[in-house]
Amino acid sequence: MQQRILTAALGVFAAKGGVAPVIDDFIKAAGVARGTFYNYYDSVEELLAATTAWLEEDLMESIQHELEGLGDPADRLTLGVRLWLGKAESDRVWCAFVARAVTHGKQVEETLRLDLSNGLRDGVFAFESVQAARDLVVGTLHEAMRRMAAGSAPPGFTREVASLVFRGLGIPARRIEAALRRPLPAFRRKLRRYPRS
Amino acid sequence: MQQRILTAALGVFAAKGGVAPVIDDFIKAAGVARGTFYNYYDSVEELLAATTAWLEEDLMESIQHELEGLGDPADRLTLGVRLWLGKAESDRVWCAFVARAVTHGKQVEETLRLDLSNGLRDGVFAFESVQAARDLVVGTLHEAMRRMAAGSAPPGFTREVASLVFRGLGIPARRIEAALRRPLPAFRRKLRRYPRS
Amino acid sequence: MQQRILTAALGVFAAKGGVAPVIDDFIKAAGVARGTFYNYYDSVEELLAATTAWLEEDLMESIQHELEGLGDPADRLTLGVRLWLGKAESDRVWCAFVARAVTHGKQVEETLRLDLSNGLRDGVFAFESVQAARDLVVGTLHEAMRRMAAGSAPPGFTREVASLVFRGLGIPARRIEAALRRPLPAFRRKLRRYPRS
Amino acid sequence: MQQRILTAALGVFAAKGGVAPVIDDFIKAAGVARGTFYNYYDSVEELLAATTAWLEEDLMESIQHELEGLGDPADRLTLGVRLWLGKAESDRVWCAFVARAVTHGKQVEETLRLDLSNGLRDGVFAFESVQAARDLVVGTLHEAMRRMAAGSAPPGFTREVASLVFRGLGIPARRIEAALRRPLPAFRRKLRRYPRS
DNA sequence: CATGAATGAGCATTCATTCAT
DNA sequence: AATGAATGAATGCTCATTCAT
Repeated sequence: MQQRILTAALGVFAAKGGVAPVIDDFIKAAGVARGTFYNYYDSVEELLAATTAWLEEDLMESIQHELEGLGDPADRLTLGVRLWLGKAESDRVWCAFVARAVTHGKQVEETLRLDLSNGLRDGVFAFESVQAARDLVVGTLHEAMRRMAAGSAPPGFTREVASLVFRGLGIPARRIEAALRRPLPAFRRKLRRYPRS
Repeated sequence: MQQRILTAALGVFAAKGGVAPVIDDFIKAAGVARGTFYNYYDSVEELLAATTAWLEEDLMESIQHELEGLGDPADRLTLGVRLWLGKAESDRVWCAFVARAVTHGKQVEETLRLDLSNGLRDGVFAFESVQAARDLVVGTLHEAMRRMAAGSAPPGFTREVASLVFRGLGIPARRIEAALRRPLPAFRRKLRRYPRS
Repeated sequence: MQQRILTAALGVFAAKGGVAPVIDDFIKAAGVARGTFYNYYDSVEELLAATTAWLEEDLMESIQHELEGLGDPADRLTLGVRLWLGKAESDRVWCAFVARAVTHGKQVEETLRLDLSNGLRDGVFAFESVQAARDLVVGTLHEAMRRMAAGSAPPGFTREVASLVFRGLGIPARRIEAALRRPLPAFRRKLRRYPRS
Repeated sequence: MQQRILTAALGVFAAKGGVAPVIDDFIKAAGVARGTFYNYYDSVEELLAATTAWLEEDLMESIQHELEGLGDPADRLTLGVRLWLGKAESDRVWCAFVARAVTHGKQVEETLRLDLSNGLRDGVFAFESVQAARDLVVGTLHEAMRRMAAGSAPPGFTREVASLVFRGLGIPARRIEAALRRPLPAFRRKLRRYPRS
């Protein structure tokens, strides 16, 4: 039942853009009774948090798995950004949902911050403020995802977005090209089911 | 009265982040009666549009004035971005308001698109997709403004943000340095009053 | 409008015995809209307090007026009790409402406590605990009013109730008889309108 | 299980004063499942009736046992009232519960009515209306119990309350003193378990 | 043109009740 | 017999909108 509600919620959150979704939207989409909703979540806000956590865990599990073994921060970050954009491209609902979210999960932020800091220390990046670099990555990807969710991204868009971001971070052109040439590991298409925790 | 409502609305929109503001917020902030609100705006949405238009006109008037006479797209864009960030730094309420807005005005988008296209044609920028470049600029600035509105921007933040964006667009390092060295024309501190149209 | 809601509330509170009245009861009885109710009272509890205060002020105004000039505590108390019972007898709705109320207003309690204390000091009453005496008066009258509201009071009931209470307080038989022989000043039949305060 | 629910119910009813208790309160207090409740009682009202009957049977069994053999109505009534007040004093939860109840059980009412009628016939009481006398007894005791449940009863309170009630009924002072001097038979402290009927 | 009381549809939340396990 | 998830009617409350003054 929790799974059912969450799956329905994902679609509702992704679809309802400007207008705030109401509980009726979720129970209709999930096909559950009014009271059943409250057996699991006390508010739309709480449901949003649960949905975000679910998606984040899902994606992070995939990305972390691929990054494992990569020690170089630039390798990690370029692959992570490409995987993220690949996910956005392959899963429209996921993309729409995340594009609407204003805040990102702690795992995402922490992984990103670490790679940026380490890369700066190792000299593979060139910037003065980790915060500014983070805003460049997150802001650009966010805006790109909004475009992708709206369906107005041209062919080769994700590759170009990644390229601009990497150059902004100060990665040398040669290295950017090398990174973009590497094949991107495939992602499962289906979302992992919500764990009963 | 219109001015009174708009000025109050600016503060309300800037303050109410996640929670959607209700008409009560505006009439209380403006100190007007319920019915008076409806004499001017029919909905919160309409008020938001009017407030956005007002702020945009205000800023654009300033920026356009400064850009006048500048023919080179890179000069125009670097100055425009710096002025925008300078405005955000100097006017916290304006910054918070614009950071919350999901869409930007047509004037902003059009000016930006033109400069990016022209610069690409002239070879002062280096990218393949104008859309990706636009997302880099808008996304990064948006994220940076959110940080500034939250009060967590370090010293020299705006300069660093501008620098990363310019590098991402492919502007040569020497030119970026030159652009950032130029003095930034001062902005009026006070908002222009709303025109009676 | 406030008057309209209060008047309707009085009837609803008096009628709904065991079952807790809901806001719908009041708006239907008053013939006002749902939102209108909330313009005046935020909850049933608040409405109950307002109704109680209204009725109490109304009765107390009448009783205080009659007691004015009477210095002897026994005279005051016997007249007050008789007036109270007279009111209950003449106004069925008032009686039903007050009989349901678990607590009495501060004015009532304070006036009663003072007269009991003074009478004890003057030797016109005979008991050891003012609290016990108060419970005798309040409890008996309350129970008597419940009977009157139910319509099962025999003729001469109020006179007999008063008589038993007075004897319980230790007033000499002769004095009780004298008190009960005195004519009871008439009460207005209609409730005073709610003051706009 | 029935016993478990009833015991929990007693506490819940005693605690929840103004606010109406809900089924959730009872199943939580009893530690039983939702459905289990419905195996025994169909509504809160029914549970209240069962709880009242249980307590009443319990007390009445004790009181009837003590009154057995007493033929004189005044002796019976004075002892009964003193036992009742003694029970209230010794069992706070019982006191709170009964003080909240608006109606009393039929056994109580019937026993009281009989003794009052018989005593009036025998000339040991002095009043004209049995109803008024009943209201004096029930009302005063009820109010006294509310005070005791609230914890604001002074030392010697129950004795004083009994004394005032007896005087109100017209029992001669000498006889009241004699009655109050008699030792009060002890009560079991624990409630009898609910019969499986 | 300003006011603010009145309105009622819409949404959130509770809670008694059922029923498959 | 005990369980507790699922149910949905009942109820509380908000808030956009109207309109007479």
